[in-house]
Amino acid sequence: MPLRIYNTLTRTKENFEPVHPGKVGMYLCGPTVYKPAHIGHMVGPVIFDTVKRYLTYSGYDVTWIVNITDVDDKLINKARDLGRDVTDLAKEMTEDYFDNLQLMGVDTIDRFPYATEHIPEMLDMISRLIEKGHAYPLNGDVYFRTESDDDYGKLSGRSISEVLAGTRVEANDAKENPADFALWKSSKAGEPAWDSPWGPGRPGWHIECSAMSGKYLGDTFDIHGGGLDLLFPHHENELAQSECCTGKPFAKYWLHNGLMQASGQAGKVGGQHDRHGDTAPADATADQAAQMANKLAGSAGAESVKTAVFSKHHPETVRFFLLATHYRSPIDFSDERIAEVGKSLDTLYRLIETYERITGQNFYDLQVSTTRELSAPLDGQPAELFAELKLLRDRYLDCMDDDFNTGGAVGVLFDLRKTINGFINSTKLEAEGKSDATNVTALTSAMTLLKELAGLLGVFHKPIETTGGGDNELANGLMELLISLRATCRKEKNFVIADQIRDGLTALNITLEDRPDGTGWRRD
RNA sequence: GGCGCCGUGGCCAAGUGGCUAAGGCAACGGAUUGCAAAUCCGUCAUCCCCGGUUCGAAUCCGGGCGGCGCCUCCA
Repeated sequence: MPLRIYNTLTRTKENFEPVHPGKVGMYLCGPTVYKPAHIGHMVGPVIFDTVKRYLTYSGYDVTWIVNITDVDDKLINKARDLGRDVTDLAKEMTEDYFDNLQLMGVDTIDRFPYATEHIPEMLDMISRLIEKGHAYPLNGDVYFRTESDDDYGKLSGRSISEVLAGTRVEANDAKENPADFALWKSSKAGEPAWDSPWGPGRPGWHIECSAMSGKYLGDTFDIHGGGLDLLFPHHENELAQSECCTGKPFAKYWLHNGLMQASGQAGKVGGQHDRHGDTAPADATADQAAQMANKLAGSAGAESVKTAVFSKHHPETVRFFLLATHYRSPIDFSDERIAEVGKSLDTLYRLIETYERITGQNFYDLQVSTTRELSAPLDGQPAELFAELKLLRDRYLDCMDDDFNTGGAVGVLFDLRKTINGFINSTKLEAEGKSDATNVTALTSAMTLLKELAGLLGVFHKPIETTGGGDNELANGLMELLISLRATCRKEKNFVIADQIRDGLTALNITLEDRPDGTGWRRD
């Protein structure tokens, strides 16, 4: 099954064929670094990190670029409000962004170009647009001439007149057409400014992405990603200015992820949407509230992801939570939901522990294939087990081939867990241990497959610190003592004392597990 | 008003023309256990409503009801 991708540009799923055989260029619109990242900022990176992992696994040489917007109105205003230097603030927030990406396991981005380091490229682009009649200077600003672009609106599916119909009338605007947008903005005193042929100023919102994607990926590249909220106007304008400038197609596939929402966080308010209207002021307020009800902004989820999310949930759980739903669907931020996903993940961690106990091997040391071509043949013994493994791998890859259906793939992971646990149960591997070489080898193959497939989602690359035994010698020593005391009690059928020990530990969020080969414990 | 998305078991969520409608959480029954924990086995949905197309629809078309996004430099 060939890889198929839903392309916003054509509104259909298409077979994926890169511009240059074997190579893929990918661009994702990054953050404006003016405040700490919230969980919504992590959605795109996690999704496209997974996309890159899968493309790489499928044999492509992928280059992935994410820009850092370090000059922008929001940033300038924020710095002014805080009485801080723009550059300092941007630097601090960029570090915060990088920290969070690292925690989320997003480590496949090849380059983070900064807007402020690409002003010459932007100026060059603007000049070329003016030369071609696609842009015009106006009082120190430069605007893109939307009417000069016959294709304008093809990405978001709206015509210029439709755009205008939904736009508030900007009374004092001297632009040729209200739909024209700024490529260059003249700066006021005290604002960051760069010299330009049109006077000191700074770039418009969209031009940086056009300039930087072109510089690092070429005029025409494969995949352009971003949140659905950027479809219009940002991506539409980016596309227009790039294609008008180069005369070539811009991105071949446009991927848009659904947005994180906050149902139940802000409370719902009834009311109809009516932007045109004749509604009374009182209704307008209710209308606004209704529109805000599901926004992440203003909800608990909009707080810094570090304080609001990572304080309660392991980043790997959060990543799994984001990938359990298809990337084009909206997803509700909910602590309960994330915790639920955490429980399901725990069953996989327990399987990993069981494997390590049986074999004495470290799961995270297992060597997995990094490409589909080299994935293990899965033709060992027992044959029934391997036939099942093959089936599961095919199902998993079919899901991923179908527009990166990570939700379906996650389901296969749990089926794989069930298959492996069933195998361990039926062969009594826990009790037999290493003595059964064939079954241990088979188990290792199965676990290697689990690691390979989970790895494509960016999880199970390294151990997480919170499960399993203790983190210090004292705790381990005490637990050893209690477990051996309890073992003695059980041997002497003194179940009252034995259960007193176990119940007491339960109250301390420590769970005991009596297994065939002894008693284990974990903190919940 | 324009453009677009969605409505699958108690909750979350795959599946978008045809094998028994994935999987997770919760619940219930059984195996196992001294009892538990963990694990395994089993139970739990005619897919918002109406109509149409088709040999056959959760899946396509029309209508209705309900939820939501963008058109505001929110990722």
